[in-house]
Amino acid sequence: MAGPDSKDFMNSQHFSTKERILGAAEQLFARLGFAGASLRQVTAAANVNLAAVNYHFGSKENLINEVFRRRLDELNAHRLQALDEALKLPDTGLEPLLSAFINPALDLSLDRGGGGAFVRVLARAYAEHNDALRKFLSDNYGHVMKRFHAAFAQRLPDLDKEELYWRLDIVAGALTYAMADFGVIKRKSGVTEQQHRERSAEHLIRFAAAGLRAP
Amino acid sequence: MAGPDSKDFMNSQHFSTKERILGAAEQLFARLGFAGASLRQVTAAANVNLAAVNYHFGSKENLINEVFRRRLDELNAHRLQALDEALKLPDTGLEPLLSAFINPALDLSLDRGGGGAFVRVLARAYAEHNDALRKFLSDNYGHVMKRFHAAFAQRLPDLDKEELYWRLDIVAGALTYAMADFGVIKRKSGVTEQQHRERSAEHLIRFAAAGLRAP
DNA sequence: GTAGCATTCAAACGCCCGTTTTACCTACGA
DNA sequence: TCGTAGGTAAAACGGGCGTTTGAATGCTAC
Repeated sequence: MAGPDSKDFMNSQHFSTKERILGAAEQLFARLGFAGASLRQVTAAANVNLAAVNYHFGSKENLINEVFRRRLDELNAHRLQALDEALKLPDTGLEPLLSAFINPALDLSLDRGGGGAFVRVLARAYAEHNDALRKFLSDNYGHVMKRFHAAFAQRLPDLDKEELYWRLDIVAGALTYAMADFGVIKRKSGVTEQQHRERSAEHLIRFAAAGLRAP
Repeated sequence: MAGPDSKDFMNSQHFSTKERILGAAEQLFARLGFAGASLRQVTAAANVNLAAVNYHFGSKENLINEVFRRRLDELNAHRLQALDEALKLPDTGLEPLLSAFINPALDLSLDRGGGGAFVRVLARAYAEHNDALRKFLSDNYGHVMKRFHAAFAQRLPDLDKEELYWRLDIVAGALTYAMADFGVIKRKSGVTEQQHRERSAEHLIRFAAAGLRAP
C-alpha cells in the first residue's frame, strides 16, 4: 500500500546511521521542537538503536548543534559567495545584499530532501532565544553576520551601529520566520517553482529593505 | 539582600492562586517553551502546590490556552476598537490598519507586569505551528483576523484572496517576532518610552506595508 | 458550633526522559 | 586464524514528567 515516501526513504541502508539520525532529528525538531522531540522518537524514525545518538553525537544537545552545522556550513558559504559577488558590483543599495542573504535560504527551503524542515528548525531557534544554541551559532557563524553587518553599515551610514545591529537581528528573524512559512505554502498551479521562488524573494527583499531604511 | 523584584512580586498573597500560576507560566513558557517548562517549575515559581494546576485548569494544555486567553481577550478587543476607528476615517491606505493591529501589541510588549513575556510567548506559538493551539486561537480569535482581512482586502483589491491570506499570516508572524524582540531591546537613554514606542511602531508599519503592497 | 463546600497539601501513580552499561556482532590487518 | 577496533543491540539507570488520590485545611452559611 504505502511505498517508501520521502520521509521514510532515507531510513534505508543507503544512508549511514549518523545521516539517518540527523535527517530524522531535523524532521522531528521542526515538528515538535527541541524539547518536544525525544531521542526515542528520533531513533525510532531513523530506524536506529536508541544508544546510537549518544554513541555518535555524545548528547542530545550536541545532536542539535550538528543538525544546524550540517545545513549552515553550506548555507552560509553560499551566502558569503553571493555577498562577495554583490560587493563587486557598483553600489546599488540594500537590495543586492538582501538577495545575497535571502536567496540561499530560499533555495534551501524550497528544495527536496528536508531543507524545508531545516528552515522551520531555524525559525524555532530564533523564537527560542536559547543561550547555548545562540553561543554555538555565534561561535561558528558569527563571522558571516559580521560580513553582512559591515556591508549594510557602509550602505546605511546615517544609522548608528547599535540601531543597525538590532534592525538586522529583527530583519533576519522576520525573514527566517517568513521563509519557514514559504516552505509550507504550496505555490499556485500555473506558476513554476522558479517563478515562485523569484517572487517570494522579491517580496521579502522589499519588505526587509523598507524596514532597514526606516528613518 | 534581594528585595521582592518584579518577577517574585506577584507570588504574594495579593494575588490568587490562579493568577499566580498564570503569571509564572507566562514567564516560564516565554523562557523555556511549552514543552520545556514543567508544571513543577511553574508551581514552584508561583509558590503554589503542584496539584493546583490540575485542580484549577484541568491540564497543562488547558493552562497554556488560559495563558493566551488572559492577554488576548484584552489585546484583540483593543485591536478591534482601533480598527473601527481607523475605518471611520477616509481611506488613507494600509498604514492605519497596520497601526490598529500593531499598536495594541506594542503597548502590551512595553508595559510592566509580564506583557513583555507574553509577546515572547506569542512569538513561540507562531514558530510552533502547534495544531491544538492554532485551533484554540482560531476558534477564539479567528473573527479578529477575519475583520482585519476584510479591511485589508478592500484596500488591496488587486491581490487575490489566497495571496492576501498568506501575506497577512507572514506579516503577522514577522511583526510578532519583531515585537518579541522590542521588549528585550532597551531603548537608548535620552529617548522617552513614548518616543521609543512610536518609532518602533513606525518602523514596523513601513516594514509591513511594503510587504503587503509587493506586486 | 457545626455542616458543607472549596481549596490546599503531601504523597504516590505509571510513564517517558537522556544517558550508561554491558554484551554481541562483524570486518579487517597481522 | 586470531585479535582487535568500530559499530550495534538490549536492558537498565536514576530522575523528572503530567496527573490522581485522599486526607487536611480554611471559609461561609446556617
